[in-house]
Amino acid sequence: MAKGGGLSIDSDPNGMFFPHKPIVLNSFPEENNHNNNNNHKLKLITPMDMDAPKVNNGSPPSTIQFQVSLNCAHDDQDSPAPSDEKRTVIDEMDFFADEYNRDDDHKVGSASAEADKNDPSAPAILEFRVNTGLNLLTTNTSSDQSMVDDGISPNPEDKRAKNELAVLQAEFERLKVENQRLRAMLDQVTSNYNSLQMHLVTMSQDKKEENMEEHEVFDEKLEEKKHSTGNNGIVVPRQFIDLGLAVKNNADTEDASDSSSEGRSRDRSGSSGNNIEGASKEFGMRKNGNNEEGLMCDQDKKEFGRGSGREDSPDEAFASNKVPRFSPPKNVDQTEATMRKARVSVRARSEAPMITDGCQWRKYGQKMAKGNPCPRAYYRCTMAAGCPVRKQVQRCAEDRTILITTYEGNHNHPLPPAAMAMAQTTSSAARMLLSGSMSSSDGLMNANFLTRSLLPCSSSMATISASAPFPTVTLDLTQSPNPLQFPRPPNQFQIPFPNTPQNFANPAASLLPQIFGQALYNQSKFSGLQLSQDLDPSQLGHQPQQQAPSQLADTVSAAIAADPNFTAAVAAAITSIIGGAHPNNNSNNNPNLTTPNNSNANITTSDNNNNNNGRNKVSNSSFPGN
DNA sequence: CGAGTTTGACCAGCGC
DNA sequence: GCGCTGGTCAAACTCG
Repeated sequence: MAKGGGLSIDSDPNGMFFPHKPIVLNSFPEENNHNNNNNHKLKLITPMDMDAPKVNNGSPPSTIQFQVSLNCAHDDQDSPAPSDEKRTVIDEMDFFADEYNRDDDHKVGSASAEADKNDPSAPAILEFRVNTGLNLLTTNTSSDQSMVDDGISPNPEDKRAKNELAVLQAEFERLKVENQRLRAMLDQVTSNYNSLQMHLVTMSQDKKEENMEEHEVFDEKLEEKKHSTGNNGIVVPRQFIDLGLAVKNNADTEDASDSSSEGRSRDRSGSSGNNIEGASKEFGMRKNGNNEEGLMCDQDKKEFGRGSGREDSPDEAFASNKVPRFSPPKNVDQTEATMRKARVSVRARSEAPMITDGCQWRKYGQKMAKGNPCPRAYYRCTMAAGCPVRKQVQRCAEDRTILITTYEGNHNHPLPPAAMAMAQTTSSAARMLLSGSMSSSDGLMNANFLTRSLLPCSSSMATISASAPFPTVTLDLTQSPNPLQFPRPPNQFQIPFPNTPQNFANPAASLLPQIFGQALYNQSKFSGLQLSQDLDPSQLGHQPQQQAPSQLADTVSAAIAADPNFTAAVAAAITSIIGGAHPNNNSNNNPNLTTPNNSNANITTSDNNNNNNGRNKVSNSSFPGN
């Protein structure tokens, strides 16, 4: 642009203009310019400079060639070398001097009037016409320079181009301001969230201490009860991470009888032998240590409450989740069965046999599944005896670098933070799905509706699993640049993530499920869906500190609903924050722009999140894809 | 020896 | 009823 003028706008690497730099139109080569080739530069001048003689009696306005650039930290090395021809001074002005900023009359647009007083010939040359629509005194002044129609070139095309430029830059300014505002907003949300989380941790620790005190009493009562009844039907609130689903409890004791009557001895090594005994022990354990995470599922509490007098173990509770067990004998309606079987599937690029999700898993089976040359491995959680959570791991048939992990069931034990991240995410997703399913007439909600509710930025990829009997939420962490590249089952609900779960180990990535969870909650509120208050961030809303973020979230939700573009902006901003929280995570800042194919780097199978201790090699080799 | 994996067998649901 | 399929069991095995 600035044909003949060489006007350039320097910006910092972030694309930000340097504001408040005095603009000087000086066509004279700088005599003392030894270190750069830019002879016509904007230089910092003081108001005193305005008194210096500035005469331009040389070239007619239409032929004056001048080169302007912001004299920023770095020189414009790309500027053409100055010609030897002696340039004449057009004028020098400090638009930023106080005298020009005092009132509207001294805006850039009227600056020429001042110059006109001294040089009658100047008006034709320096008659600036600014039509940016911006408040030039309060916005980025430097950028305004480029919006100045200096009137030097009578060429209407030049003028038009400059006007367009001015308009574009005005728009850019507006967007920049908007962006900054959004950033500030999101920063506030993030900080509020962090403070809230800190508060939550503090409260949890306090509660833990309380529970430690109560535990002694509890143990005494437990002993009493054991002796008096021989049964350990103790109702103890416990703290589970509920993957969502389920376990609504069939509260009936028939459950236990039914399980046992199946004749299949599900008691396996250690976990059971005697479910009663194991269950009671677990209760005690839960009572003791589970408040660390500060999250508790009411549903699980109910389940636990129902457990009073029950003889089934948590394992059986899980078994009760199986569809077959709900079917005919129990008269449980299909909806409930569906709920209990809801699953959360996570797609992530990884060449490791299993993603690190913070839990300990034991493989208990492997099968060849139809339609996929890669075997499906079955794991169950071994972080606590009888934990009913299981997962299936299978490579995607279309792209074997994609690992599909499907979670099912509810953790009945406290989880380490790393596991909490995934558990929260999957729980929120599952609950969202189930809530939506329940609220829809046909049991399966409108895919678009759910998609928008969950994560607006994923609208193009979301589908809901309609494959009976298990509704499935798919969290897509692969973020393929081309969603069509790897065709997926047409009836799965997918939520793109900017990161892979392997990255949950790092703080930035750990924000993902939190943000996601919050998004789920907020969006659910917005969409009228109802999340269970068991686990979801909604519980945080009870904290006073949450008030502001909650309101803000509502605002954001409303804005999202109103403006799809805003959706994209917010998504980008969130992604930016996520990326910014982890300096090393540069390549994954924008889920829409990058493919976080960082599958290997962050995957470990020997850390404390995975007890495989290298034994995965067998499983590893079991995958044809490996 | 304990913990975890492998793998063939078993079971149940579902569709024809 | 039969076959297919998904899910699970458990004995045998591996590994540290």
